[in-house]
Amino acid sequence: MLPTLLFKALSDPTRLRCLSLLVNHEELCVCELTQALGLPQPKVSHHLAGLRKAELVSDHKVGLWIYYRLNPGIPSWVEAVIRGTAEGIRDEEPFASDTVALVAEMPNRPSGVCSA
Amino acid sequence: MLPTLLFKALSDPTRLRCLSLLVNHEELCVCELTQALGLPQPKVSHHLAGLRKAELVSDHKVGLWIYYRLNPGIPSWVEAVIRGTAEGIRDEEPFASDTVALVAEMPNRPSGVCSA
DNA sequence: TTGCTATATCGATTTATCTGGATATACTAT
DNA sequence: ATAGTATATCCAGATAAATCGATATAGCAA
Repeated sequence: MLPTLLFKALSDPTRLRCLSLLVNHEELCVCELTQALGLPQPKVSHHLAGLRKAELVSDHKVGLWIYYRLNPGIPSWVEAVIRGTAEGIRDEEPFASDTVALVAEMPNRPSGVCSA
Repeated sequence: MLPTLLFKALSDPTRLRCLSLLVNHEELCVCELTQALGLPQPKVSHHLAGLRKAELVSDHKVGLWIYYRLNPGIPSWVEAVIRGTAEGIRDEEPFASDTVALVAEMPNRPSGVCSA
């Protein structure tokens, strides 16, 4: 894990917002992230690919959905950086609103959230 | 402190090497950093300006020298990120060699190190 | 099969960033 | 004043990254 690649991954708002949500929610599918962030799906997918390439997240497919989570294999100091950051920015925008927007659509999960 | 600006600042090798040295050495002047890193002086100055603009370091002038240090006013979670990172990369290259190169020229400090 | 939904990738354009070299500023000393 | 050292800034070229829209893949459902 090259530290400059880690920080490059964290230096984009979309990627940081995704990570911030994943820190507090075990795993999320792309459509949940897309709706919580209010961004076009290709953009979210593209940035998730960046996080995957940096090995910060892992994904697994369930039917039509692809769930992302924090990669459990990252070095402990990297995990500390990510969790410490998520904690530090929790009450700032747009991160606080993202969490609100996410939980607002979690109730019907995991059945048919995405087309709602 | 916008988190994306913090991570943008950390995502360049030169800036990260500077910070890593500053974490363990209170304050350092530009010529010490330049020699420890083995990089051209304008390049080091340019990246120090980036760290200054991100408010991660502060500087003060003593005669001809300008000393940099970690900005004591940064939020505590940011300091935790920086110190945790410095700890996590301490034994990796080029950070380990930078520390060796730095202390190798510290003995004659602060008198006339720079033209040596 | 056909159609629909979720996700990924591609291509083009723009925008930002890094680099290297030259030059400018500021202080010291003679 | 002149010279020399430390540092900063400016400029031009190269490289990388972000954005947007369109399209491709893949699974589900009828």
